[in-house]
Amino acid sequence: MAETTEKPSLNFIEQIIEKDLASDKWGGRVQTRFPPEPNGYLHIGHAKSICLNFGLAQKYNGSFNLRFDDTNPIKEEDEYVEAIENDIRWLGYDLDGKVLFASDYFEQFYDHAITLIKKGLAYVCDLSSEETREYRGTLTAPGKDSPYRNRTVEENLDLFERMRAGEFPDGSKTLRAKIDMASPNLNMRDPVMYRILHAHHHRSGDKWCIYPMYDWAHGLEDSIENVTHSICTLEFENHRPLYDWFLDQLGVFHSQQIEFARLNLGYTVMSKRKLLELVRDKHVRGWDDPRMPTIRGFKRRGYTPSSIRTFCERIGVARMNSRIDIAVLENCIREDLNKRAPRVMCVLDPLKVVIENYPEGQTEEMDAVNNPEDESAGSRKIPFSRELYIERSDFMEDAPKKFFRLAPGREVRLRYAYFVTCTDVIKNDAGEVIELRCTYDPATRGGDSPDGRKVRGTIHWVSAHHAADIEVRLYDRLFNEENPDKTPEGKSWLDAMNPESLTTKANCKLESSWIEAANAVSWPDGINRVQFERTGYFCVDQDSSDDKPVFNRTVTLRDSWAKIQSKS
RNA sequence: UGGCCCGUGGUGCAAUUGGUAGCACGUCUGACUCUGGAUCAGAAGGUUCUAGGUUCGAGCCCUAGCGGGCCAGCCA
Repeated sequence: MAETTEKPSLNFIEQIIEKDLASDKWGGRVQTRFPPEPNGYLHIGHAKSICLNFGLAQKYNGSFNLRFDDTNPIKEEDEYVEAIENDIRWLGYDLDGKVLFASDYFEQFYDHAITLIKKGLAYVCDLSSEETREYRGTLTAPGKDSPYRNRTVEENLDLFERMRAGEFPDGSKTLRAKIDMASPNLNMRDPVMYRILHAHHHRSGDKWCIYPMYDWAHGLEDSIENVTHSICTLEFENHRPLYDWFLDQLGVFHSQQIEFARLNLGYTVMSKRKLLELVRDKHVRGWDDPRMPTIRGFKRRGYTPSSIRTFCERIGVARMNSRIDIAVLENCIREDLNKRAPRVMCVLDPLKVVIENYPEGQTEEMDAVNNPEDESAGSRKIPFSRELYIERSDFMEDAPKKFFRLAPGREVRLRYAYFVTCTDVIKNDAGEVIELRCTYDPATRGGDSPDGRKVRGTIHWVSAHHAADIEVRLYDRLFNEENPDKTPEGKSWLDAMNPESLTTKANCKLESSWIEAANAVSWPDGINRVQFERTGYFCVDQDSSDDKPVFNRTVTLRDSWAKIQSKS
C-alpha cells in the first residue's frame, strides 16, 4: 500500500474547474456565486450550495458573490434578505460587505432586451397566460406560433417601451424570445422574458412595472458579474440551452452553468413551499423551530456552524438524486460537540433517592471533570447530599443481567461521588416506584473503592436540594416517513408528520454548578451548549429565563443500551 | 408516440480518465473506560441495473433494454 501520494479525489465540478484552469479558459479566474431568492429562509440544502460555491472560490483562489435573485416583487421581502445574510454569516462565511442584487441590473436587462428585439429575436405577445399555455403544446406535441410572433421590430420596440411605461395592465402583454415553438425542450418554445406586474419591489420600489423572468435574468446576472462557473441544481438542467441561447445571441460574457443534485435528507422535507406551509399553518413554531431543516432551526437546535460545514463536505457533490441518512449529520454534530461541549449532570426524568446512612443536613463538594476530551476545560465542584435524584430509567426492579444500573441489592457508582446500593423500593398506591432507599460506602468517595471492588454501572445524579428546575425539550424526526414527498394514494405529505417530534419535560433537575457558571461558557455565536452526561448534547433555548431555564436537545449520545433493548 | 439527466456494498461518495473496486456513515465483534459516551483494533457486506458489443483487458467506450429523476408558471 503506497500511501505516500494520496491523490485528492475531486468531485466532478472540481474536475471541470481544474480542466478550465489547465486550458486557461477563464484566464485563471474562478468566480462563483450563491443566488437565493429572498422569499424564504435558508435550509440545509442551501448550506450545501453555499459551502460548495464558497469552498470552490476559496480553494481555487477565486471569489464568491452573494447575489439576491430578486426578480419577482410579489414574493420577495427585505426580512428575508436580512435573514439570509445572517444565516450565511453564522455558517462562517464572510461576505466582506459584498452583497449584490439582481434588481440593480434591471436597466441593463432592459437594454439587452431592446437589443434582442432589434435583432428580431424577441417580440411582444398579447396572448393571455392561458392562451400561452395552449399555444405551447405538450411534452409530446409541438406548440404553435403566437399570432403576434411576426410583429415588426418597430412595433415591438414601441410596444415594449409602452409596457415599461405602464400603459398596459398586468398580464395583458409579455415580451417573448423568438426561438422555436417545436423544440422538444419546452423552455425553448418562445419563453417569456418579461411580464407586466404593477407591484412594489422591495428595493426598486415602483420604478418598474415589468419584471424579468428567471431564465432571462439569471444568465445575465452571471454574465454581468463575470461568474465563471454558475452552479445550480439539477432541475435547471433543461434550462441550460436557454441560458446559453440568451448569452450567445447577445454576445456577452458567457458563464458556464453546471448542475448538481440538491440535498435530500431523510425524514424531513426540503422544499421552500412545504417549509413555508409548516410555518404558516403552525405545524411547527416558526422558521427557527429546532425541528426544521432550516439553518435557523439547526442553530436553535444547537448545531454548530462547523458541524454543518463538515456535513456539507462529507456528503459530496454529484449528479445523482440521493437522500442522505440523517445519521451522517448527527455524526458530524456529535463529533464536534464531543470535543467542545462542557459536561454537566442533568436528570431528565427524576426519581428520588435517599441515602439512608448519609448524615442528614450534610453536604460535600465533589470534583468533576468538565470535559474529558479537553483538559483545558478544567474541573468543577458539585454538591452531594443525602437526598438525590437519579434518572428513572437508571433503575429497574426486575433487572436483566445485562442491565448495569441500579436495581434492588445492586451496587452502582454515582459519577464522581460514591458507590451506592439499593436497599428498598418505595411505591405509591398505584404501584409506581416513587423513591429509592440506598446506602453508600463512605470509603468510595470520589468514585473508587480502596478494596478494588468494581461496579459495572456509573450513573448520573444531582443533589435534590441543590438542583435547578429546568425545562428540557426533546426533539425527534419531524416525519415518520423517510421520504415524506412520496405520499401514498389519497394521503398528504402532512399525514406523514410525527406527532411526537417534540416532547417537553418540565421538571428536569440540573446540576447547580452549571447555573452558577452559565455565562462563563461562551460560544462564538452566543449559543450555550453542553453535554448532559449520558443523555446527549443540549443548548440553552432563547425562551430561557433566569427563573426558568429551557434547554433543547441537540442530539442524543450514541446509546448502546438502547440498541441492546431494541433488539429484544 | 417527446427531450434531457442519472444507475458502483444498507446509505452517501471515490476509482490516477481503459489495467478486475476504495473511503465515510451505518452494521457486527473485541479492547479500554468513573459517560453503556469518547477512543482503539478488527470483521462482514459489491456478478459496478440487465443483455449484447468494441478491446489483450470495461465500473469507465458503443448499442438496446430496464429502473429512477426533471420539464407543459406571465415562479425561481
